[in-house]
Amino acid sequence: MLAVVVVVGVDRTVFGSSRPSTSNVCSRYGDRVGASTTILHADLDAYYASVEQLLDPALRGRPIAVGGSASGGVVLAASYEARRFGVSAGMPGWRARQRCPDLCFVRGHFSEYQRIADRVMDVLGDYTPHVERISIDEAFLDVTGSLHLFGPTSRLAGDLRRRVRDEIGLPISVGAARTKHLAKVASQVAKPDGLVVVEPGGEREFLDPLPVGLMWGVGPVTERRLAERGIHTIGELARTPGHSIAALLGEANGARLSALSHDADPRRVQPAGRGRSVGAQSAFPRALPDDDLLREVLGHLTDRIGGRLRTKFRSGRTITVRIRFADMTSITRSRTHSRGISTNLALCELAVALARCGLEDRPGVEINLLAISVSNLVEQHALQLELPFGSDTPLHDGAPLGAARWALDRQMDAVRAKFGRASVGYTSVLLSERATVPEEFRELAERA
DNA sequence: TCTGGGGTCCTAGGACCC
DNA sequence: TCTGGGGTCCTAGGACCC
Repeated sequence: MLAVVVVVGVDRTVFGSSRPSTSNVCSRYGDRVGASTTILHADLDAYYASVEQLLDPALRGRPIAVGGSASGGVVLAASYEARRFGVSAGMPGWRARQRCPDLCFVRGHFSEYQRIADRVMDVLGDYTPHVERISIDEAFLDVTGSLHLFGPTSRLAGDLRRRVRDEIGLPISVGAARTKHLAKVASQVAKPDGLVVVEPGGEREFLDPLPVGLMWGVGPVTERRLAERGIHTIGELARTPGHSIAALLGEANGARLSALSHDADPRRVQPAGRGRSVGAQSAFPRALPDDDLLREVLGHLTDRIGGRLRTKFRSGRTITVRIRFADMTSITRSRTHSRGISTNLALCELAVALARCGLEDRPGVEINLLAISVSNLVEQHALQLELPFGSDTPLHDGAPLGAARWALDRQMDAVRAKFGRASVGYTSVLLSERATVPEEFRELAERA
């Protein structure tokens, strides 16, 4: 087991002498991160694959892929042993097998992923109440107030990692720093199964030599654009004038990346917000988009989305449909309505209309994915339930929305909550099984 | 006869994250 | 034999209002 502790720049104070001290900023704005804040980013390594190796000792030390198969499907996660061969998530199974002939494909245990990750989060919660879970397998922790109980950062983080290893059996990497962004970068550097602590004052020394691609928000496209300007490291980015970064990447992105490269990250650790959109998508073997296909797939998707909206007592004013064609180009069509929509049937009708509209430009072309997103979310307040009982009357913007329908959907939601998804539903929806990915994975992704 | 300027919302596309 | 699923945020152009 690796147990790397890198403590950077214990003695130096780069910040504080030549610029306004962070504590001044803090007192002026109140909501800024204080100078002494300590944030951890904890990230389970190759999570799905590690769980499979935990559940089945025969898989340990072997290159494995969760999901997919040598003949088709897509790899959902790869163990580090497999990654060494260039296998990664999202890769078609046949290509993964090409790169790694000994690759072992395993079916996912999706309910286990959720259960075990929840246990890990419980352990994290023992170190501070300030835990911000950002996906199924990673979280930020503000441990500023915990250090007097658990000792210095490196001891607290080491203890945390040991507990996750001993009590649950999984490797977890941790980065610690003054800001969320830096803690996240540190945990990436720590992987696999390591710990990196960046002490206050050591930020520049730590950040400068790292590749820009490690920064949050720098993907392949941005990385390439920066490289064309000769910017490869975070230090080089920090030394580039802000206006020229903005000219290269746009105002908002440029300003954000410039700030992050200077380790200015005002974000605090906080529980996740309410969410701005709810969506679902389904990929399937290429097919000509006739009305049957649209109704089947979009019906399936709105069935999922509607239930999630209703359990949150929310509805959405904007419906967006995305269509991906066989050549992998895609288009979107959206429409915003005067009031929120959350019944399955209304969502489906509107989605089908949008899809037809989008398909008009390319008749006779095959498609292989349909997606729906509902945004502009509003509270599903009682007013809407007071519409005339059984109302199917279209609203002036064309959305049929009735209280009876909403109530019927709610009843179906309740039955499903008790007896499972497949226990009840519209016939066409239940019969739709073009999807190329297991249902359990979709349900897991919903919660992640 | 000429034609401002700020603000908001909507639509379409795209980068990025896990 | 191709290439998952669920999200966030940003940009740019246009409509529209005052």
